[in-house]
Amino acid sequence: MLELTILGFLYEQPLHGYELKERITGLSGHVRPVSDGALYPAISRMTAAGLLDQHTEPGAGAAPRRVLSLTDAGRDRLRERLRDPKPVEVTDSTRFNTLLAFLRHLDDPTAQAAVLQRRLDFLLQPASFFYADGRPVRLEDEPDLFRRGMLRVARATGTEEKAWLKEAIAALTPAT
Amino acid sequence: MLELTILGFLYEQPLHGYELKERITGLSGHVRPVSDGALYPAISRMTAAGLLDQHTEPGAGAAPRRVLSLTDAGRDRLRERLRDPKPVEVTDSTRFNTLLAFLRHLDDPTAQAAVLQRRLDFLLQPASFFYADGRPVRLEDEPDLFRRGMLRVARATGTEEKAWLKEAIAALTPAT
DNA sequence: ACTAACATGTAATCTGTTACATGATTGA
DNA sequence: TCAATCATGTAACAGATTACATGTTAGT
Repeated sequence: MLELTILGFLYEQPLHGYELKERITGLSGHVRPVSDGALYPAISRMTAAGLLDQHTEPGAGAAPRRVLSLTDAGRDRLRERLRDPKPVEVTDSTRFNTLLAFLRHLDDPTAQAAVLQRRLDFLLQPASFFYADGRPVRLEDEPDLFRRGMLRVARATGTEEKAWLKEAIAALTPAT
Repeated sequence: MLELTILGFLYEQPLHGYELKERITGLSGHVRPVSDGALYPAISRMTAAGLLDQHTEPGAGAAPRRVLSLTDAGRDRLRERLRDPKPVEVTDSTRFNTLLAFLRHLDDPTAQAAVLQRRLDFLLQPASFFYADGRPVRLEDEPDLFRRGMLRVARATGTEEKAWLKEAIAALTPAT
């Protein structure tokens, strides 16, 4: 996922590691901070894999900056990952959000709509957190205060997300 | 997190690995599946750490079952982790949900309310996914369809979760 | 004098994914 | 006979966290 985030931000413009960190922090840092120990090795890996180009510039009164930009392979990789996300990237909200943040870079409305549709299909499946006798526990039947809270929040999120997905898919789909 | 989930389910009753897997799947499997390669090593680690006891029972027409139960140290560990969660367990919704699923095992309403309050404090901070000129981008100003969706869903979730947290904290706090 | 922001990295450790590996019972 | 369910594990690899490590400039 960190790799996707790096590809996404660099798709827009070249950035050095520190700037990249600031962008990532803005996107998801309040929820889960980015660590240098994850970021810099990821940059090295991706450079070794031919996804990134680097060139050095003097820093603003600090260490020299390594300015990173996407190679053609890097741009291709981003589009592939957006077009064809792994199942867990569709089901896990945190990961799906990362996808959404950069989905505009997939400049094909039909493919964009297909990704949203995969998420919608997942959300439309009946699902719950808890099961009793094999059947999902409904909000009203859950005796535990905290689990009732989980279900209540999940229900509100689901309702809003499904509504948005339907609208967005309609907006992306050319009228027949 | 897997460790917390294991502690939480075993707090209620002894289970063997396979049953544990079913419970975990019920809780979070639709979002992110549990793999044997994570579960069984976690069980071994926790047993070695003195958190779990094991005893063997014949299986139902399959391999013999390893029935797991919490030791006193295991029960203590669960209560500590619930009472004093790490920052990321408060900020990351997925992890916070895991906490919520077992928070009832912390049988001290004041401590339970304190955990909910930490989450509420986090949600009350102004936060956003995207920044322009250092200021958070508001839903209305976001030009990108997909990012607008993220913000819209996040707003709905936040509203509902804050409302629930306030109610729950009030319910847990004895009238003064 | 100290702290924050700038700027980059490595090493130990932990945790998780994916694939491999085995084997019995039950029902279609 | 074949698939699903039951039941447990290991090994290779990938990825992340935490702590360590260094050094400058600007502001209080």
